[in-house]
Amino acid sequence: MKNKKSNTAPTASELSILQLLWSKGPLSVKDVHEALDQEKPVVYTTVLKTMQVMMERGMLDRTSEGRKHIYRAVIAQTDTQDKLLGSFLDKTFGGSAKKLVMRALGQHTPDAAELEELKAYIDSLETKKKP
Amino acid sequence: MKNKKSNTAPTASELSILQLLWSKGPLSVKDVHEALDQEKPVVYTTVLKTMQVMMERGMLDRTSEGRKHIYRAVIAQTDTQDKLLGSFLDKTFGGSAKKLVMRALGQHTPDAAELEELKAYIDSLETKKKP
DNA sequence: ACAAAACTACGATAAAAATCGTAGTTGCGC
DNA sequence: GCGCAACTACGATTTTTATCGTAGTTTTGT
Repeated sequence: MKNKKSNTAPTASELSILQLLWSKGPLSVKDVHEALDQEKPVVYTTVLKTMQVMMERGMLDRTSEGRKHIYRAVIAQTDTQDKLLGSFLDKTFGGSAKKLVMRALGQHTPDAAELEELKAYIDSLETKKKP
Repeated sequence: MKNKKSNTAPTASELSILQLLWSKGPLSVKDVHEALDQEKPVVYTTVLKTMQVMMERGMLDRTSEGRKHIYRAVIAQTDTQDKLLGSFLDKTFGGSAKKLVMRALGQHTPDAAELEELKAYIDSLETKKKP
């Protein structure tokens, strides 16, 4: 084993920071703070500290740009989502993807176009199974 | 306001206890402990304490049967799942049910029969939209 | 050059959740 | 009636996460 993988799943706070970095690309602490502070008031150094911890845990990396640090996500969004999803699925729906999916669709029903996409996707899954 | 509703979502530990009560019906602390201890070693009083806290929070209720207490879940499984799902959806998939569903199916693909059920369910959702 | 502004570093504290140990109570078998 | 096994009560501690305050460093404007 060469590089210590950060196998610990991100916490809720960490995830909110990751979401920003995933969607907007590398950001300074100031950028992240300004965005998060709008949602829920939080002190600058709290965000800074959290991002420093995330670096130690291998979730983020950074480069220096003048006096400030620019952080970027090291762990991939899809990997992280899959990990969290798997855990959530087990804990909350006993591992049944079907149950989770039906509930998700029932409570947060997408529009007609997206529903069509989903059916098409399911079709592709079915055919993929057959060699 | 008469009864203080437990609006706080259950934690991971609490959820594992709720799952047992939902699936097996009312249980004693001993029953719960024996089940949980198999998955991951835990001391009896830890489970007891957690269940007592859950009672205070209005998640559980109990009756006395001889010297022992029989606990049952007060909050509904579906309500709890929906609440957790909504939160998870927002935090992890930015609120997009479509994305979550596709990822869930891709990573934990159900068998053909269940996939058919899902398609049928989606159909029912589509027709339901039209009056 | 130097003071104010912009940032980072980091210890400390608070808050939340999980875990455990000890003490106390109750019921049963003998 | 007594002692032991079975349970409950509950404080205390540990662990993890979140939050903040203070100090120190680098830039920049003047």
